[in-house]
Amino acid sequence: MSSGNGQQHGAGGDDAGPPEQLALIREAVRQAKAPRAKPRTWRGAALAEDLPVARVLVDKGVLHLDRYFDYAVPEELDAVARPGVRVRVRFGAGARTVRDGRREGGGLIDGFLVERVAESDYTGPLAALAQVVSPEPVLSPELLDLARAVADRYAGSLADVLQLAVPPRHARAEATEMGPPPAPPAAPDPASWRRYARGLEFLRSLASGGAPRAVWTALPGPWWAEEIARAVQATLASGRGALVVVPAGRPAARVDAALRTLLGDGQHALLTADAGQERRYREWLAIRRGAVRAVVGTRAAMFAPVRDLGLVVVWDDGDSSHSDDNAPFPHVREVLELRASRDKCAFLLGGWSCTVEAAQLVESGWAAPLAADREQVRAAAPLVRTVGDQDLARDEAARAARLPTLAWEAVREGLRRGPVLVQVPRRGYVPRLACAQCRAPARCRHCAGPLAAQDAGELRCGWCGREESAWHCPECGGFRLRAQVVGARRTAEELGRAFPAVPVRTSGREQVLDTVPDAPALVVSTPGAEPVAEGGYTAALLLDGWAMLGRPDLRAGEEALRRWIGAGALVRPQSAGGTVVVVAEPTLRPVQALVRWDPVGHAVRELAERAELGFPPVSRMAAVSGPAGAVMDFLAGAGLPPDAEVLGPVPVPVTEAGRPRRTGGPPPGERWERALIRVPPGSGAALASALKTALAARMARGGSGGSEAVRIRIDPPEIG
DNA sequence: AGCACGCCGACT
DNA sequence: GTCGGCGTGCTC
Repeated sequence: MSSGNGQQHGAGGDDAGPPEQLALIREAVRQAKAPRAKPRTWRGAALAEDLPVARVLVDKGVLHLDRYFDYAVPEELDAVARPGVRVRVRFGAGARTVRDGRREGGGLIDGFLVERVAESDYTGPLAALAQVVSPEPVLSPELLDLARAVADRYAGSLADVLQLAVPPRHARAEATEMGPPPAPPAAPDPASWRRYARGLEFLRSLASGGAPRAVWTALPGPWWAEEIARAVQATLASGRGALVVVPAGRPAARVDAALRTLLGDGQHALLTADAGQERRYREWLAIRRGAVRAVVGTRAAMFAPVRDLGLVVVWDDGDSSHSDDNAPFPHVREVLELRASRDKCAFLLGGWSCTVEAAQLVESGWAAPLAADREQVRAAAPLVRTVGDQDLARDEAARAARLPTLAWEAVREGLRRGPVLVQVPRRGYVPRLACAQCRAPARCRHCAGPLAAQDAGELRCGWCGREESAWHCPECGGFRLRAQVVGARRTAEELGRAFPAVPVRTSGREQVLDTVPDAPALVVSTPGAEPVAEGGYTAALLLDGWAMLGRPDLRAGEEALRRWIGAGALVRPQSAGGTVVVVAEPTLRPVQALVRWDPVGHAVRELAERAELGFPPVSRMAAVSGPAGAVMDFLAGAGLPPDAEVLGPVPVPVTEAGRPRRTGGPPPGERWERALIRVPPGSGAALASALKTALAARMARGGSGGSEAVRIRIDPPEIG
């Protein structure tokens, strides 16, 4: 097991960068002009005797205010003005001293008291804290440190991160008395962890206060939630706290149930998005005050102020809901990596599948693999069979019924013994172009971005915008392209009609089924919405192959495999008759990985390829978007690291009036463009820092900012 | 983002 | 003289 030695790794290890240069220069000039000032404030006011200066972070997300401001601490607020409390202060250029010495103008705004110090670097007279909102020290030094690291990693402001990390105050919740922490449980019986080669070792390390870091490839089946609960139990037994982040409410409920079974009530809290403000704040406070030592929740829980944190867990890090959709868009996996490094606690990244980022954590030595051997995998996984184009062509019956014989038989056979899952694609996937002969995705020969057909019919790169007039396939030499379309939904409907005696249940975006009984039924579901079948599905039919693999996204292969494995993991093992039929070309890498049930192998190969092509996560990318002209203007003056490479800009599709706007997209009717900047491994922090400094300067200078504002997103989620 | 300060043109 | 245009810069 790798333990917390701060080893470097590509994803988050390069976190030292030049800080707020502008602020530093300004500060230096000031100090040259005037020596350090005693806290001078308005005439005759009584100040706190000890440490009369409060450093305050004003709660405004704007980057050029992303530093501390000093305020005087009046004597009467001395006792409550502790580090970490919420305060209100007068802030703004309008503030001025008037006759009686009071300051007015510049409205009252919220902030956090970060630190009490003896004197201020500021030469002017200090304004006084207007109010201490509550004595509850919500911003602990650890949380502040983490929030700053996240802000730096994502080129965002500290205030923006704190908005995600500290829930809004609720006075009634704050008044609640909370009991002492419950006694730690005994170390767990490792139970199903025995199936993993180093499972026992991992649990033992947790129980004895160690900080192992592991990428865990969970065996298919329902045991993962209990295994996470046992890891939590082991950590609690060592006298430390634990934090588990899962992608959605349903998996959160599973882990919650497992924890309740194992630990009883009162040891843990469940933090999900659907709770009201009061309840959320109450739970959050209980955690901060140490009345609760373990937490399971969805992404907002990644900042939960668990006392004496011993373990962080992220389940299924490939799920897109692990990306926060508020600025600066931090990802759960990255945040928990930062927490594990800073708090020197254990780290467990688990899933049935394996992301490229997870593979990178192992490759770099930052985390150790935690996987079962092939024999265990074979015992737990279903049999996987494929139906490719050649089979379809040979299959007379398939052409008539639109469904291959093999799939047909698997369904009929499965329905005799229990429920059968049919996975169909969600609507709205945009297929990308691929070689008509070998299906290799069509990529730009210049930057390897995805090629797309324009309205006029010409080919253009989605990243750098270059036109491609003479494409040919580098894999097989073919020169014809095709975009795949699927009719899987109709196939599923036809399937239902073919077995009229069997009930058809559907689960999708609008209505997600949680479980289905252990009885014959056709369960039609979109990826991610699959109900759990008590006792497992007898078979699964994966009809979304082309829709998944054809998406114009770098992650299409990985994502297809993740979703297939997610469905396959709900099917009975092969030994119990479980079968998966995937309608996709058997020569494709993700399909082969599914057949072998080898998500790690797939991720490792994908990682090698990404390294070769200069793709994330090996390289780090940032997207800069804004009004036409503003983007390149901004980048020209941004002082990017010398090894940074600018791709594009390309036009961003115009948001149609009345259409819902995608996060970070242009306002309706405006013409925007987007450039990608990529840097080699190790320069990620320098890139984020350069972009942040440049944006702060631009906002401070540009004043209104409105029409010239650009948006920055580190690790853009969809890169063609 | 607000808001004041400042340095030019038209006004009572 | 003085009111007010909004360009520029600061906010403890």
